[in-house]
Amino acid sequence: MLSSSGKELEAMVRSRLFDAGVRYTPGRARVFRLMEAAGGPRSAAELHGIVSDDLPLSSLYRTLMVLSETGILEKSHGPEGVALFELSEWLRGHHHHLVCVQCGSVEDIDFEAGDEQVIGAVAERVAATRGFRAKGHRIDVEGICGECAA
Amino acid sequence: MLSSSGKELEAMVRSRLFDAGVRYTPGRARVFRLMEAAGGPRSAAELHGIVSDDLPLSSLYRTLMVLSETGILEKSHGPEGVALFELSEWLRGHHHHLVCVQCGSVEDIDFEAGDEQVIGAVAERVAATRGFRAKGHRIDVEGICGECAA
DNA sequence: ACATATAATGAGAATCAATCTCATTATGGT
DNA sequence: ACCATAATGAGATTGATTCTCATTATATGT
Repeated sequence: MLSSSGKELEAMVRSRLFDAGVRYTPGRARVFRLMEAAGGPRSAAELHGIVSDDLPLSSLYRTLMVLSETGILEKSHGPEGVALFELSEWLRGHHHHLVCVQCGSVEDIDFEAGDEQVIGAVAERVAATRGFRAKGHRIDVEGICGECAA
Repeated sequence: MLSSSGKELEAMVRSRLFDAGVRYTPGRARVFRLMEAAGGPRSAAELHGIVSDDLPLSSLYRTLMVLSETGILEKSHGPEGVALFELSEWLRGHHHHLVCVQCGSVEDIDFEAGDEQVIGAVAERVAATRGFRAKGHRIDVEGICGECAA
């Protein structure tokens, strides 16, 4: 679940960009709102499909890069290797992904606090045995979605 | 940990390829052994660096594709989006990854059976609430490796 | 063993997402 | 309003990956 309402989020973004010396321009606001509305990671192509004819791909890519570099967005990669973007955790809240191995769809999921706590502890313990200092974890639950099972 | 010795694994690969009507050629054996020796996911470029001057990139890519399609290898993607390959779980055993967010290195890690069982249960439960039938899960523990911390 | 059909290989061309370049336009601070 | 700086758009460029096609190797039936 989103930890804050749209207005609050926008203020947080605005201030983080300001701190980084980066302007909150209409184009960036537009991309941010697209990402806020998305229920999971989205590719540049998907986003471009939505705003189709009036946001150049090069600008979209640059905006996604800027927002990633400033920590507004996080970048990952789908099964075909295309870059996927989503709001970062400090805006969106910690969550994981439910991936349909059939159709490739990805949905955000939230684990219960207790589960999250257990998993975090395991991750830290295992990391320590290899000399790693654990910072976080990323879980993809793979399965067949309702659509594909039907 | 690897679930079987090299000879056994090779026999399993051989038979799986045979069933798929695909030959176990010297080139494929070579790539398979490279992957067996690797301690984590590897990119085509990394593999090509090892065998450098005598395995064409196009052949390497094709071999990786064939081995992925036949289920010998699994394909994923690193932070920069480049394709990474590793032995699939039925050969390698179920495991997860320890990712250094600093240098990008990736190491295989095995969770304890008990932990694995707990996490699997959580995954199934959460998936069910969304109408997904969970098939498995994939965990990246992110942190700073010993090298980078030093 | 031989011939033949089929699969695998290598070299280079083609593809496509992603990034870069650079000229133009917008913005914030004075 | 001016100026320095940042952002944008269009198109060229890059780089990993895949495709094409001619050549070579392998398996199978006789």
